[in-house]
Amino acid sequence: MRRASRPAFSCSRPGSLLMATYSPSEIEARWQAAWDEAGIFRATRSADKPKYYVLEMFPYPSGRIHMGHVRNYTMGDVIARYKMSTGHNVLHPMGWDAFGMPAENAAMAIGGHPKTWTYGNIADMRGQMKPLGLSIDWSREFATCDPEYYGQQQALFLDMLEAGLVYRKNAQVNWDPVDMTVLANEQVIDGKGWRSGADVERRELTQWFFKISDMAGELKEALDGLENWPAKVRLMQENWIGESRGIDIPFVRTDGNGTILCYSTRPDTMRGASFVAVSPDHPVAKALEAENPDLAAFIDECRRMDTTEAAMEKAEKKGMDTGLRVKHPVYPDQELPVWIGNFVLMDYGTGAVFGCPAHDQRDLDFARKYDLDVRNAFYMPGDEVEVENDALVPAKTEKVVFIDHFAGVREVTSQEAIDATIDWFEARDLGKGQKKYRLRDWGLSRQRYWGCPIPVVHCDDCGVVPEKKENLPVVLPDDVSFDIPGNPLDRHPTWRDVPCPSCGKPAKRETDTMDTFVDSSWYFARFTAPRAETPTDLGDAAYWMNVDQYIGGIEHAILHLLYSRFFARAMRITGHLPASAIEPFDALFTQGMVTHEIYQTRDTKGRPVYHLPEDVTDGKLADGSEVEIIPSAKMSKSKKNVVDPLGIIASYGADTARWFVLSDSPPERDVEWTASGAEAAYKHLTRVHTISDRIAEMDKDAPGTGDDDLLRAMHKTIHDVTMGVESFGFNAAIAKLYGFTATLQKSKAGFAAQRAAVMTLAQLMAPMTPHLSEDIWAQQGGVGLVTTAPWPKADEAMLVSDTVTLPIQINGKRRGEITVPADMDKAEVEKLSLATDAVQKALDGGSPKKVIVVPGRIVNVVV
RNA sequence: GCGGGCGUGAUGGAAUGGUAGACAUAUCAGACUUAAAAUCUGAAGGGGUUCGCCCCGUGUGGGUUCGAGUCCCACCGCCCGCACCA
Repeated sequence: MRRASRPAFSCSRPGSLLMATYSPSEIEARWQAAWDEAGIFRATRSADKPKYYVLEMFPYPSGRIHMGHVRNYTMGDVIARYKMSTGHNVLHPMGWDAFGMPAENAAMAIGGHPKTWTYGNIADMRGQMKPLGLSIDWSREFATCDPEYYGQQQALFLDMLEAGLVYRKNAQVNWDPVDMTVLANEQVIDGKGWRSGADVERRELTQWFFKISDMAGELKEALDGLENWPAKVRLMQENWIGESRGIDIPFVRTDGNGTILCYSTRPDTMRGASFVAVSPDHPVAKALEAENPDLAAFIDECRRMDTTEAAMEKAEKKGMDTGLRVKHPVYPDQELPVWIGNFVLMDYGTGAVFGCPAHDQRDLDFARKYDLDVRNAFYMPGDEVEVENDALVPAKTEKVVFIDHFAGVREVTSQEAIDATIDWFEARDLGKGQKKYRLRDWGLSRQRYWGCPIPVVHCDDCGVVPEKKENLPVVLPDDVSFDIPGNPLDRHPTWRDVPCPSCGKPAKRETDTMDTFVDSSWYFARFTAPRAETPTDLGDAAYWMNVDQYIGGIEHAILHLLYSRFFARAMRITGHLPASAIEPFDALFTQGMVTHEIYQTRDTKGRPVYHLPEDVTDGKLADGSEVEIIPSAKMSKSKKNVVDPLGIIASYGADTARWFVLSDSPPERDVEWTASGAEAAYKHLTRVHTISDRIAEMDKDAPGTGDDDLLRAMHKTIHDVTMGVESFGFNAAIAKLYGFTATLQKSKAGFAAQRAAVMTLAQLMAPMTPHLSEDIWAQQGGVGLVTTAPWPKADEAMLVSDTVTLPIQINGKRRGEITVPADMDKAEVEKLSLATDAVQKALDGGSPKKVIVVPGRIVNVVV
């Protein structure tokens, strides 16, 4: 990255607070030291001011900050600093999401210990973040791998265990064969592990689960109250929770062995039911497996086919007739065959469905394959044809014509028919309306070392015994090796073998650790009292919670945010959070990424070769070869399009980096990093600095012209920038600041007005460029620190001018303008407008059909 | 398949239903300079022009409205989420 040249002149004045050149490295270090000394970012409870908790999603300590961090934390910092200057008691903490596989992978690849690697990275990243000048209360910093943190997490786990929010079960789990651990459903993406990308296998293991599914309904309902969350995120969570309303209907077996309970969201199609299909894991299937070798072979085939999620999605629909028959619940003289279907999921609904081929494509394909009946339950109005190879599945809001419907409906929408059918079944006690959810319980066991140990002991006599709280934290052992695949805790006898907390006999610790998403599901609450001897301090939590503004990437829209919402509820139940905090994040903002072009050449075999941005000048490499430019994409090491914040800060300063990542693009969208954009940001800051120097040297008494214009522009800018910051319109606020800077630069106003203008400019810029703003504030003799100075207030009287220029439209097209006193009444404006040349020309002697006058806005003449 | 979002100059993007293209980049011209850089001043959607202005223009086609980038309908394109969910 080329360094922008500095202005050549340099006039140092004796006694001046500033050098004439803008020197960010000097300014930034100085003001950061001043903030530290004043301790202004240290948060303490106070009854005098309203509290404001602003939080950015804490980083994983990979070892290096990237531009995405800079953008994320700068946005939070703008909010935090703005709130501080508007009289709020601000909490703005930072920590480290420090457990996880990369530390183990590093230990395997380069040797050493995950702990050394992680804490080393944290130290490095803290050192890289501090120069950004963020208004963070570093006294609250913690890492999730600190025993003080994960010990409290273990205490929380034990409380949740006692409250029945955690349980152990034998379950089919998603097994990642590369990371050699299980994954939550949420961590399986397109059948592949979210981290390793490996095809996920099915395995049966005994695992710990959080009972999140019990709260599915509430987690869904409460989304409506999250008005300050992006609609998109609420919708994604709603889809993920996946509520459906249907009915459980028992089908009576003809062999007298009870019923098979089927779940359906379309009981209105009951007339077309032609078979029942159960999951290969259904108790009915399992019972038959023992006595019927053919079925056993088929079930076995289903299980083997189930090895990968990816294969499952593409797998052919297969089934086998069990020979069992059930009675149709509405038409008891009809009997339906019971099949085992490989497509029926045991863990959704009841693990059994009735098939209605006419109105479900999958059922139809299945019926055609195995020659089962296809009967319509309804037709489209005026189109009474039987289904052939395309199932008739109209929207539930469309009207259809039912055939001999047992509940008596005829031409109604499917939804109306569903409601009527459920009523009909319930009235006869033949079935029960149900809401079901797609959301499953959250499996938290991981067969890894570098995570929070699950604090239980397995005893032959007592079973699963919770560790005693006074024995917490259960600390990870340091003497482990990673030369053999699998979990080192499993083969660590001195750590693993402990006496049973209950009976004292030799027992074994649980060697699984917790999913790292557990760590990040309550850290926001811990920040309110990071050194407390319990997971939280209720007084502190009640004061600081909720997070008023949470900021992070859209990639956490489901996992992290849903788990956190669950944890807040669990922490309320276990007494660690007040009821008011069950929705922990009042407002959520999802910011876009920082992207960059990719520079590519090709090797002799035509394969792409990528080049670092700093190696490319004017589209060429140092050796003069042309570089192909591929449009902007997420910065990634493999594409070599990463711009390192450290280099930018070294060349231009933190203020420039902060200013740039906020300008140009709306914060929720991606912003493209460009070298020219960064230079523009730097130039702007230099310009502001130069203006302040110039004003500092002005003759204090010389009269100027246009004071009023400058002050009006100033108040307009205060108004616009305040609106921009309040509404996350940082890019728009920055545009206004550019405009005002240009106005100030050209102004011929007197000293007092110019000084007021530049000090206001410094204040308005302070959330984005705090260091430069402090320097200007000091140079102009501002009281105290700009960071703690009260936010400027726009004078309403200065926002309205005496005269306004109104555009005149003729038939909606702009044809002229008119300047009138701002308070002129409508009739007078109309009269003057009609007298203009443009209107006279258009009227051509006639009279207008209509004249619309919008005061202060526009005049439209219809001819 | 289901659900959601987005289409504006060369580029990133502005526009509570009221002057489309703010601001920035890239570009061009001028000032300063021996020169370049930096800095400053200015131009710039497309087309036409008798230099007064005029016509066209926010993916495409319709609609509502005095007035639509903005609201409604349909289509096209791109992006994102979910998906054997009964």
